[in-house]
Amino acid sequence: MVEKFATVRSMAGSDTRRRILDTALAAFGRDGYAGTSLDGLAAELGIRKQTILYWFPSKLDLFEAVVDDAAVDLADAFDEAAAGGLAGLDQVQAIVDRVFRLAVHRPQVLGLVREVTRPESPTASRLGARIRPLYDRARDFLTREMEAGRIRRSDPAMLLLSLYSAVVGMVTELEVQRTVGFEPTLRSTVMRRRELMRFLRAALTPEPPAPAGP
Amino acid sequence: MVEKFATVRSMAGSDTRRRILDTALAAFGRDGYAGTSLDGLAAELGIRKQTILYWFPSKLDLFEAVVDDAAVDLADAFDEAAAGGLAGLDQVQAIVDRVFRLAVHRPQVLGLVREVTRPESPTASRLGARIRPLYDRARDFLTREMEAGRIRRSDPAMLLLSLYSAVVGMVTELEVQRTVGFEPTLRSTVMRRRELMRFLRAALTPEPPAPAGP
DNA sequence: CGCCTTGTCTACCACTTGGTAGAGGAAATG
DNA sequence: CATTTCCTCTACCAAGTGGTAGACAAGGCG
Repeated sequence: MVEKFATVRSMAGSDTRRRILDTALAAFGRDGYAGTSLDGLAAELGIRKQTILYWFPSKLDLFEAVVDDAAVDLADAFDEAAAGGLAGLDQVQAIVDRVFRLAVHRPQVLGLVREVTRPESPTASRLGARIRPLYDRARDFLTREMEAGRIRRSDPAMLLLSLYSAVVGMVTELEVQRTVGFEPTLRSTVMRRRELMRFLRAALTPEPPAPAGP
Repeated sequence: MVEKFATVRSMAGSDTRRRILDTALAAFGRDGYAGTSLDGLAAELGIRKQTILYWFPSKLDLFEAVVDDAAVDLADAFDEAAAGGLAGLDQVQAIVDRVFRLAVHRPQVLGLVREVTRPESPTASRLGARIRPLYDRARDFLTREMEAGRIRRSDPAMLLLSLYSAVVGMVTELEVQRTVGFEPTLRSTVMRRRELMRFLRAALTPEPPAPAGP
């Protein structure tokens, strides 16, 4: 690998870049775009704001880089879940499991999803565009499974929206749960996932064929 | 240019207060707390920032007043839906219908719900506290209906969270829908509500009693 | 060695932020 | 009439905001 030597020099640099991205992901997801200041971010990182601006020419550039970075995580999660080649509710379950795993080990990504899907988000369209392919795949999947009779028939786009809302809502609205008396422990997360799956199974299972005898 | 408004002074005060509350509701829901500036708000209202600070001593005070104001709307919606004295899925449907009506004729309230349920919202606990009674009522309702066999048995708190996520998600995440190709017309809103109800009915309908054996 | 690149820093800058002080007009009250 | 109360305004301010300019140290390279 010739690159080895070429990258040695910039190692410290790209490490800084990485750290900025990670911390910024958490900050944007937690405080929103407007609520995050470069000075505060820099303080959190123990560096000066100008170092951030060295790696990312502007706050907006940083935000977009963070979004792109998070989109990769999301896409990976879906790819991984889809790799099993499952069908019907098992495939849905695999995706939900995978999203929950992402939510546990990198909760900031979901926080960012929430921020970025706000109508007035500075780049509402950005993650949107990144996610579009995932959306199309999911809708096609639902359509196929409906035709195969493995999922309750309905408008695939609408159903997907319901699913999306239920999953992201469940995973994201931690504060609602907290103010309502839940402690978001790991244990409760598992329970939450299980209950969500029961909910989704109930919602997705096709109605049994007319109960008339042969 | 010295342009003086010949506004009627008598009732002008409380009218100004009302206008500030309404515009602030929209702004906070749209841009978030940090993303809303008093100057911008004042400009939108055609007044000076100091007039806002006359009615509300600080930005935070304004925000809290807006939250309290919106909480009333939400509580009213629930009360109205509950007044019918319905049971089971019909009651659920009534609530969803009412929430959708609120979302149509005062969408800002739902935007604010989203903002205020963010973990780092300046007063995350505030709307939380306001909503707590509604939450308790809803959970008790679900518990009762489960015992009466009119709703699928499960953990009421978890189920409520799933319901909340699905409804608020569906109503709120307009931008997700937009980037995904939906035009949020009135017509599509009706469709969305109908599809959500099908989804919820499927999720809530109790499983048929064990297949009758001799 | 001198020169250049890379990465981080200090020093600023123009502008915006939430908030204070107080002028002044209208209207209610004496 | 004078005075007080209510309301909106102009004029500021200190503390941040994102962003620019450039010093400077460390290492690679002729």
